Amino acid sequence: MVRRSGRRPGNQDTRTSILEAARASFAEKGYDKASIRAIAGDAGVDPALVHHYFGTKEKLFLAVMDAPINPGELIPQALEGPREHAGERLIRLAIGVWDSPAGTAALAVFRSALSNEWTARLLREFVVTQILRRAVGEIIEDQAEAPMRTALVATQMAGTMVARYVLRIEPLASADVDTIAAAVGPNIQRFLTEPMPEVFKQS
Amino acid sequence: MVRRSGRRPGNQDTRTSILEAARASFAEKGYDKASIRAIAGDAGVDPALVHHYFGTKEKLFLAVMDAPINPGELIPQALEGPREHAGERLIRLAIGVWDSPAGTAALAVFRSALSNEWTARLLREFVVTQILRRAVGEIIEDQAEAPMRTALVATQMAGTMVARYVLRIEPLASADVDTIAAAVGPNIQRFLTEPMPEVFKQS
DNA sequence: CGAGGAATTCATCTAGCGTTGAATTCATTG
DNA sequence: CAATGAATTCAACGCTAGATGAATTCCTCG
Repeated sequence: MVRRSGRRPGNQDTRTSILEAARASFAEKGYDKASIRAIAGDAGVDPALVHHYFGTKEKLFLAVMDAPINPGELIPQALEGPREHAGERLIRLAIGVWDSPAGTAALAVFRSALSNEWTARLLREFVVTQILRRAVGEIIEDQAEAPMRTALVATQMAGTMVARYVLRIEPLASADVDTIAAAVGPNIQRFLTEPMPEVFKQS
Repeated sequence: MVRRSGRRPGNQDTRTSILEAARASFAEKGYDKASIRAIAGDAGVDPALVHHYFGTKEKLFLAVMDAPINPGELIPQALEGPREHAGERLIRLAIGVWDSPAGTAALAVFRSALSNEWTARLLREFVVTQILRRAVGEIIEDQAEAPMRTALVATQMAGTMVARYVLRIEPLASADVDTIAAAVGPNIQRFLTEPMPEVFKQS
């Protein structure tokens, strides 16, 4: 392999600092209201440099989302352990992700999904279908009920995230993981394993 | 009383047609993405006329929200009936409102609240504090637990709305009221009346 | 009829956005 | 040292937004 001459693409500092500024901005304002100009300002660079590195705003968003969302390692965590505590494990796992540094990315995609159609599809078809449906599918028994039970689990999970991280309703926003898990876990558990009306098997 | 001369302020048609176009637009796109220009276009008038009638975009939004949200008549509906079915009554009431013509306004404020800070405050402080807290306060027993129980009810309610009306997750989005009430009602009921961990009394 | 004033429109301002292409700096390599 | 080419900046284009104030239409009352 012939190394071409010229300045090496070194100094990745600015690239990652752009990524961090973008992640924070997307998380705080959502996809639409987060502006490349503001992101560049936070990172201390020219807006054109953002395009130089990431091309378009959409690609920048996808670059921000790229690393942290890794369903491959989340699903096993959700599944290991006794089936009757799967609900609590799911909500603990979700809050753990959202409270971690990677959580700002989750908040970003979530906030964006609520006002932007293509990110909404991203959330619906990727997170719900790929992650939740697979995890829930392993836990429940009657697969005919899988879609509805998955959707119901999604209501409680999404609602907890909205109330805690978007609307910041107290005292939920300041509560610790144990409290929320004890309160919400059993309800998710009911959606997973408790008997449900026969009508669920439709659709 | 002396009626001043000149053209009467009659012909409220255009004013209300602007309001209807605004309600539809806010519901579909949220506060930020709904543009006065598009609203004026839908109503078949000049954008400046919108300002003439409503002043600013913010006032237009508040004018849209003014009529339909009437907590005074909702809270009694939520309270009448046996206490052990309050959860199901709450979710039925909410879905009823959202599926009604007034629901577009609710969807508007909701969609807006998720990407706009001042509408988020509107939703949090008005809906949660004024409506939910008052309704829940009448149902539960230990008032020290009221804030946390209210917030928990809000998670399940908001989550159901997000999944059904914003993200449109199937089969929940197409399910009828009875199915959802049977599935979600008991979980809200647990948040209302079932014993909860001692930690709830903090904050 | 003829004025008064509301209803409505027109043209315009300012601000911010994403994006583009040319220009400039500068570390590395031959 | 000189050339290369990535890193970075500058200036600008085209677009959309909310808002404003003057101009115009036209109903209504005296």
